[in-house]
Amino acid sequence: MASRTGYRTRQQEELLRYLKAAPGRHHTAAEIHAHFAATEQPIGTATIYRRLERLTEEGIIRKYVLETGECACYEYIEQADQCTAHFHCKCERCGRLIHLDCDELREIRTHLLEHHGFAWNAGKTVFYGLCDRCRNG
Amino acid sequence: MASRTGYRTRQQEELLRYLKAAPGRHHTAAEIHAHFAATEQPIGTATIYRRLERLTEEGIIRKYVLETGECACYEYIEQADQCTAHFHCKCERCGRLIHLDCDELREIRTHLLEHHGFAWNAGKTVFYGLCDRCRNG
DNA sequence: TTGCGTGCAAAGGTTTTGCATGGCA
DNA sequence: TGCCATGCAAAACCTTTGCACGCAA
Repeated sequence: MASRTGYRTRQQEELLRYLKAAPGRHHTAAEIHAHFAATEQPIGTATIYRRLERLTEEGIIRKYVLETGECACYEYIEQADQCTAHFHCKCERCGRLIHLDCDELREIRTHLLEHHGFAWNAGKTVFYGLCDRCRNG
Repeated sequence: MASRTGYRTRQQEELLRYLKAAPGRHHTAAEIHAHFAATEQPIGTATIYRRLERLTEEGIIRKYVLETGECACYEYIEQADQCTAHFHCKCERCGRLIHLDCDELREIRTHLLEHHGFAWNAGKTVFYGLCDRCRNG
């Protein structure tokens, strides 16, 4: 996996570097486009989508769609093992997306598979609820 | 919950009856529109979207965004009041909704609250993944 | 030189919105 | 009668695609 074929270009390098620079943070295509639009080397929208799709296929980044369905988010995957990635909690009040690195949740994946036969795609699932700020505020 | 406010109309009744007729099956807005377009009483696209949104807010139906992210799916929830006691797994391939009554998942709720300060609304959360049939088939 | 990668613009599809009309209470 | 719901069309939106040019190998 991740054996990139084809030519290597400036846009490829910069896009991947940008995603790598903020591991555990997700970016929308629009955000990425806006970021580079503000630099001296903008990247076209089509190129961004084409490259994000390619990187997703190669398993280098992960794509996920929130329940709102507004737009897709992309995030760099630090570890090769997809299953040990972190989890997402979405506050229903303030809309904040919280990234959680938690072993107990990780075990749930095994439990779901072995006891319920369900192969949980943790990267796609979002836990809805109230964040600490909103509960106490 | 489910105390519907506002006026009652033919479109509302028919849309809900249509969704109720196939519990455990999901429908896209386009499918619903096509269904009624073929009858003597079509329902406008805007109305369908507005009503689906309302029904989702009221907890009568549930909205999903599948793997492809192409469009949203909507599904009638049977015994909505009972579903707060257990958990839901949605197969990303066949669309099947699996109801899970599981103590281990219940404990996660406590863990999320005590260790991460997040008050998980389990009734709203859906675990996405592959069901046993789709994994083995 | 070869042919993939890029950028622009246009198309594609889904969902939302403005506004006048229709219909429930 | 007072308002909410509906329907049409247009807009808004995200994403994909066609095509000519640029550029890596």
